[in-house]
Amino acid sequence: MRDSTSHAVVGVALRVRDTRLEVQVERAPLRRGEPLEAALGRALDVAALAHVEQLETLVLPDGALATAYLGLAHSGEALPGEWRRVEEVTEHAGLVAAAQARLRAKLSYTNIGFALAPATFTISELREVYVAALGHDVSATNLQRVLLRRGVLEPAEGHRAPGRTGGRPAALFRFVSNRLEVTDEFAALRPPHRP
Amino acid sequence: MRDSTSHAVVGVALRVRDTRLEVQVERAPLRRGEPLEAALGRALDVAALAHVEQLETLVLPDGALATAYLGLAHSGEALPGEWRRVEEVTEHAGLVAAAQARLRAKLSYTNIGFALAPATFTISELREVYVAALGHDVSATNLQRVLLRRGVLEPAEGHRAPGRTGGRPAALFRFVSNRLEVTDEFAALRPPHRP
DNA sequence: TCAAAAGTGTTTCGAATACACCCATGT
DNA sequence: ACATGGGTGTATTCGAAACACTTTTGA
Repeated sequence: MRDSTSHAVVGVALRVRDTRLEVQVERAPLRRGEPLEAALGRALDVAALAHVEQLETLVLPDGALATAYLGLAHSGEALPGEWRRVEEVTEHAGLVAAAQARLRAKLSYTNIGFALAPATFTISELREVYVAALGHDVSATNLQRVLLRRGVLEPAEGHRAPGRTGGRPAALFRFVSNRLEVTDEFAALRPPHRP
Repeated sequence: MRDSTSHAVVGVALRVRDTRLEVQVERAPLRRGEPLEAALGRALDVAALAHVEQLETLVLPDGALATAYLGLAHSGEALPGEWRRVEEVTEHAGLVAAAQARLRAKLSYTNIGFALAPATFTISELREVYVAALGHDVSATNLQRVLLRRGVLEPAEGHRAPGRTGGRPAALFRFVSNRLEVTDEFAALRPPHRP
């Protein structure tokens, strides 16, 4: 049985490391009169996260009421805390699954990739991020075209030098915006084109 | 400044009445140790709602922490409480907007219409529900085709007799399922068709 | 016979995918 | 040369939207 002070915040942070999705789950109690974000700040290093959004509020197995947040970190940045591969996490497994599901869905219709990718990247590197987050293969060709057409990506200066094995140097890209934006209105049931 | 007992639940119920979207907003305090749904049950007549889902948890203007829920009611059913047109509501305007946005989005990629429509209906009647909820015009022809192709609707027995002005009798339909289901996976970035 | 409402047939459109081919580099 | 990874050009697919036309009724 929980008492009246047992509201908590659970932060679920995700990032892509190598070709794997990694997660960090931390909990902090909510203090009297404090905003939720303050407690989240004690659970996760929010300043190091590129994007934060609320997931849901639920009763935890121990009976505490908790509000869960999803945080996303750029790949390739050093971040304190214990990161584990998503498959290995057993604590708060439902929340981790919810975080993954939210990320997967938003990768398809928003620019949320900005929060996982580094500042500039090649299409191949971005493809690895998407593969890790989505859990299925992604075509680099189509990824580039979809994100360019939607105006989500733009070319950046410079090229990535090829590796020892050769190959054409890869052009660099960046995300146009670093704030969450819906880039693909749902295809069905849109307003008529011509009024 | 809120104290430790000030967690509340705000229920935002929506329904379509005539060709208008109507809303009912009620608040109830959360009692110690009680699940959120229990408090929601005191705010709204949950048994009369066809669908309920959580919206978000936020700090209200009065400083109280509150978890908001969206409820949907079948059109054409008598429901107690004060219903007002969505445009007229000033209290909890942000939550009402969030509820509308959630409904609009889910109308496009789920079968959530089942919660607004009566048990059986004509395509024209369903169209009015969609128009009221989406806030823009909807073609009856396309609505029928999209929902039939997705397997969301199925024919029901009988026809609706024409009005005084004549016209072909309208066939009746029903929703195949009365539980929320995602019927349209996002078009982009799906797994490859042929592995 | 005509107007009104419902429903079907067919065409158009656009975004995404698939696939063939060309480009630039290291060995 | 040729292997390798990067990138573009083009064709195909498919769901949705648009629009023309047929069906069925009341007046």
